[in-house]
Order: sequence, then structure tokens, then C-alpha cells
Amino acid sequence: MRIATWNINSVRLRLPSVLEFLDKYQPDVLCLQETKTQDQFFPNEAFAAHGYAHMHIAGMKSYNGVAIISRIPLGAREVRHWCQKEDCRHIVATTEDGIEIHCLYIPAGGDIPDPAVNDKFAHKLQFLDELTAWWPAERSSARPMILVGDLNIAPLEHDVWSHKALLKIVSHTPIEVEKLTAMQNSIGWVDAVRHFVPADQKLYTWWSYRNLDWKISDRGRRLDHIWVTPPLADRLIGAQVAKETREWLQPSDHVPVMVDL
DNA sequence: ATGGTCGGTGTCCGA
Repeated sequence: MRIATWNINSVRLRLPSVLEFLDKYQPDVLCLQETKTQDQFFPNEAFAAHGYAHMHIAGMKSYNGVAIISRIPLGAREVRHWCQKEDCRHIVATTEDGIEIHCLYIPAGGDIPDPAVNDKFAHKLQFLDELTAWWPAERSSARPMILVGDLNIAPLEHDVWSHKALLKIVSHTPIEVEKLTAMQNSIGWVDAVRHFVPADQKLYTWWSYRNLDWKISDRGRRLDHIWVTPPLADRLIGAQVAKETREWLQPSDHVPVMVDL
């Protein structure tokens, strides 16, 4: 089984790129974030025509939006809400062999890393706290699960181009790393990508639009993740990051991340 | 230290 995650920053604008990605990598399941459209405008016919007939979508106008599209059947759709908002950041599907897939879009958190003055940063921290409490309360680490998505945090020193330069930049502050690590440890999630790429090796999944020479300067961050629970950790075969999509026409600022099981 | 660019039914907001 190949599972992929991609923050595509508008599914309608990026549809040709997503179809090209599906043709090239043939994932069984693709989880999307920032689809940015209501469900009635989601291009499900195009995905079905490409062999991806099974879809769970949760979208809203203009912002956020998550989806799971699959060529294998998906069980009942579940949409979870956090921080008393209904903002389309978490959708769940279960495969026929009982693997529960969580597609997540964690709030970016704004610019100022201080919850006292920045409501968006407070929302991000609260979102992490609620998830961290929810996993051990509702899910056992013995259940086969995959958590993917744009977590908007680069936890490791080599998940960013400069650890020192980004310590006060939202996505790499100590409080965010601490809370993401607490969520990971809550039921023993295994980082399936770092399982294959050593921690001392730079690895990024996002390069800002604002940096036009992003490839030369290579100031990236690893914001997109795939985690698995222990029963699936033994079954990991490989991981890859499709960096070349960042060079495609009208690219997303994020690139796809994949794991084979 | 600063500003840089995207996408959305938008003339600002969120990333």
C-alpha cells in the first residue's frame, strides 16, 4: 500500500498537477489539505476518471479543507472538530483491512509566536493540546493507524534550513515542537519518514512562495508528515518526497510525501 | 532587519 499526503493549496487550481502526480506515483490513497472549496465544487469526477473512485471530502469556502481520495474502498467518513470550530481540518477513513487513516491540517499559527497577543498561535497550541488528550482517550496504540498531513511544525533541527535562525519563527519554536512531540508520544506514533531518513540529514517538504530562488537558496522546512502506530511500523518499506513537483507550473508551496507499507 | 508571493468568488485575509 502506498499512501501520500499533499497540501495542494486549492484543489481546483491544482487539479492538473494532482492528476499528473497520481499518474506518476500511483498511490493507493492520497490525502489532501487546503482544498479551499466547498464539497459541491470538489472535482470528484476527474479523480474517479483517473481510477480514484473512493473519496471522503470536507471542504468550506476559501479556507482549509481536507480530502482523502483512494482507489481502494473507504469505510464510513468521519469529520472531527477541534477548538469549537467547524473548519474542515481533520477527516478520517478506514480501509477494508482495518487501517484507520487520519488526514490533518493543523493551523499555521500566524506570525507572532505568542498566544497572548496572537489568537492564531493560541488556536494552534490549543489544537495540539486537544489532539494530544484525544488519542490516548479514544484510540489504542495497538490499532493500526496512519496520521498524515500538513502539521505546520518542523520538529527536528534538520527539518529546517537553519535551526538557529528559525527558533523564534512560527513552525519551529520550542513550544510548538514540545507540543507536537507530546502528541506523537501520546500513543507512540512513529515518524514513518524519519524512519528512513536519518535525523542528521536535511529534509524539507515546503518552500515559501516568497523566495523565488527557492531551489538555489533551499530555505525549506519539513511541515508535512506521515506517522504510523506501532503495528504498522514493522511493515514500513520506504518513504519519499516528490520535490520535483515544486518546479511544475503553478506549483503548490508544499510537495507530496509518501510512504510504502 | 526587511520584504519578498501565492490563492480565494477577494479590493483584504490567511498562508
